[in-house]
Order: sequence, then structure tokens, then C-alpha cells
Amino acid sequence: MDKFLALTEEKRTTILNAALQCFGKFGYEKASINDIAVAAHISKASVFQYFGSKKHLYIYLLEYCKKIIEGIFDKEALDSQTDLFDRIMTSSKIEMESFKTQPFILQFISSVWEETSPDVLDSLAILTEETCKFRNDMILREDDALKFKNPEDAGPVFQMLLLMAEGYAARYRGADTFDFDTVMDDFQKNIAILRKNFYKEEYLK
Amino acid sequence: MDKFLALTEEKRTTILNAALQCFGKFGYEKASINDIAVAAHISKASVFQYFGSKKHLYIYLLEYCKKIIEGIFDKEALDSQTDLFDRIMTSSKIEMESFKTQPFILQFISSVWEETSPDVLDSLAILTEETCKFRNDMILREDDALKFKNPEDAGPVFQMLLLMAEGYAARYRGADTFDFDTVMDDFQKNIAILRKNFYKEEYLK
DNA sequence: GCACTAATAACCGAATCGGTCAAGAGGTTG
DNA sequence: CAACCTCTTGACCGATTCGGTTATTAGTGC
Repeated sequence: MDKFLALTEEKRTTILNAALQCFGKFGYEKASINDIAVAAHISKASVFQYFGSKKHLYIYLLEYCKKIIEGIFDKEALDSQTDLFDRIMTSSKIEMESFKTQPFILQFISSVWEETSPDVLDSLAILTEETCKFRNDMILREDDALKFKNPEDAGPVFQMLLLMAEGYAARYRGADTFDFDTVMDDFQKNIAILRKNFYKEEYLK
Repeated sequence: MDKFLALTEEKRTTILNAALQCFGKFGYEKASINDIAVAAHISKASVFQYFGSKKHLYIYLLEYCKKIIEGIFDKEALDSQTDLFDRIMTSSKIEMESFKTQPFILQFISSVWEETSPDVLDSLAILTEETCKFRNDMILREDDALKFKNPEDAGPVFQMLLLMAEGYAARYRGADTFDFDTVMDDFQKNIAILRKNFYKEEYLK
């Protein structure tokens, strides 16, 4: 593991991305070390040199993702946004920006939730716990609903936006190109349209 | 293949579902005949008895899904719906009802779009062509926009609904339980809320 | 030229791959 | 009962791939 840390950052991220992609795409058991080595353009032996075993590599990735998530979650930036739509937009932007440089984390994280291999089952909590925390803080607040023409619509609209975010993620999962800026632009426009039609006149700035 | 058709319908669907699930989950190369045999509670040899080879089985599934899609696509039922939201709701209902009895078709179809194995690459069109046709007919029509308070919102709202449908699919992909009725109920409520807030008063019957 | 290090080609036994086949198990005829 | 037929599968095939190891190489500083 210290052997791995001695590498240049570029080489490290190449290897981590390859591993995240393979595990994310195939799951723990079906992803082979050879798959990862080929994707990272290094030899299979090097992977074992760096991480010792397949299981150690997987656990390293879980902890790596946990740290990344902790890093991007800026509670203050979110709390300062008092408006529901602004808050969703801000958190999405934060998320997207970080995934722009870490393109395979998203599918890896979602694959962890479906992982069933007994080899790593008891290690999954490293990540699942953290992602839960992340989601729980992006929450609908009581006074958000008051801005709606029909306050009872606030909950469903919030759920719809979460659903749409999952739709975006699903649409581009596995795709080799992902134009983040276009997606965010699209999402921003959708949010603007929803706000315009659901908010009372007085809250349309 | 006639050996397979001689089986009882129950046994046939068990085997097909197992195969759809494995190929859908792992992709062509990573899914093994043994995986499928275990999931179907039959022996590996039987799979070869029924289908001859792994490739033949995969192609059989492609054609099987094609037929199912052709079957559920009821053009008349859609054309008779003049309202955008009604049309989306109707097509979603048709889709959901059929997937209720064919729970693994959805993830199999979406996996086909990501398939890259050269063994089956030239056979994928069997299904991809058909699913394209299916989607192209669920289209936004010119006069739909006229019912909107802001006609330019019609396109984005339509896209949002498609996105949400993908979100639902993604959320329950791989999950072993999927309460179709609850999901449809949820979707219906969302559609009603959107309609209420986006349509001109005069179109809210 | 020499020592040290980092990367990998070659290799290991074990497991699994797609695919085959002959030995049953079970049922139907005489 | 014997003879026959159909269907299922355990056991097996050679080939490949698995996770993991090791011995050799290529590069670097002195």
C-alpha cells in the first residue's frame, strides 16, 4: 500500500479509476484483477504489488470513496441556501463538479449497494454508512412548502427532482462520455421551469 | 430449441427469467451458463440441451424480448389518447403491467445497449431496432404544447417525465422486490401535480 | 561496473469456462 | 418382466482464466 502511495498522482488516479470502473461495472466477484490491470495499462503483478490482494484493493476503494464524499460535502454551503431549488442546485453542482474529475465513483458507489459477495459483505458499511449521511442532509425543510402555490406539492416535487437526478445518473451510467456541463445546464433549466410554475408569484424574485 | 418448447410453460419462464436476469446483471461475457443453470434450478447440461450454445441462448432471448415488446405495444390505445399526460400514463401502465409478469426483461434490455462482446455484437440489432421503434412513437405532439400556460414548457416537462421514468427504473433495478402498483400510483400522482400546475385553467376539466 | 528499485513476463495450482456424453431415472408399451 | 423411449444430469473434456507468487528484466543513481 505504501508502494502504491509512492507513485505519481497521475498514475494513481489512472489505476484507481480503472479499478472503480471494473468493480462498478461487474461487481466484486465478476471483476478480475486482469480486467483492472488491462484498463489501467499496467501488469497484473503490479496490482498485487500495490494492494496485496483483490479484497484489499476493494476495501481500499471503499475507504477512498468515503474520503472523497466527506470532502465534497460542504455542509455550510448547503445551509446558507435558504431556498429549496437553490439548495438542490447547489448540492447537484458540488456533486457533479467532483464527479467530473472522478468519473467512475458514481457507478462504483451504486454498485456497492447491490454487492452480495460474502468476501466483502462486512466491509461495505464503510461506504454505505457515509452515503446515507450525505443523503439525509439534503432534506426538504418545513418552510420550503410555504412558497408553493399548493404547499402540499412541495414533497412530491422534491421527490420528482431526486428521481430526475437518478434518471440522469442512469442515463449516463456506463457511457464513456458524459458532458457534465450540458447535463447541469439542462437540470438548471428544468429547475427554473418548475420553480416558475409551482411558486407563488411573490417568491419569483 | 424444440426441446425447450416442449417444456411446460412454468419451467420455460423460470429458465428464461434466470437467463434474462444473469445476462442483464453481468453482460454476455461475464454471465456463465452455470450462473444461469443455478438460478433456474436445472443442470448446466440441460441449458445446452435446450439451446445448443451460449450464443444461441442469447440470441433466443433477444428475439423473445422483441416479440414481447411487439406484443405490448398497442398503437391504437396510444393514438386514442389525445392528451399528453394521459398518453404518458397509458404507455407507462402498459409497460409496467407487462413487466409485472416479466420482471427481468427491463434490465436485460438496458444491458443490451451496453453490450460490447464481439460474439453477439452483430445480433444486438434484433432488439435495439425494436426498442427504438417503441420509443419513437411515444412522442410529443404539436398541439400538446397549446394546453400549457407557457407552451415552451411542454418539451422540458415531457423530458422530465421520461427522466423520471428512467429514475424509477434505475431505483428498482436489481432490487428483488418491486411493487409496481405503488410505483404507478406514485407516478400518477406526480403527473396529476404537474398537469395541475402547468396547464391553463381551461384544460383542467 | 555495481547496487538498488520498480515493473513485469512467466509461472503456479486451483477453479471455472463453454461444451460433450454416457449413465441413469421415469414412463409407456407389449 | 423386458424392451424401449425420453428427458435429465453427474462426470468429464481440453482450454482458459482465476487469484496470487517469483524470478528476471529494465531503469536509475553512484
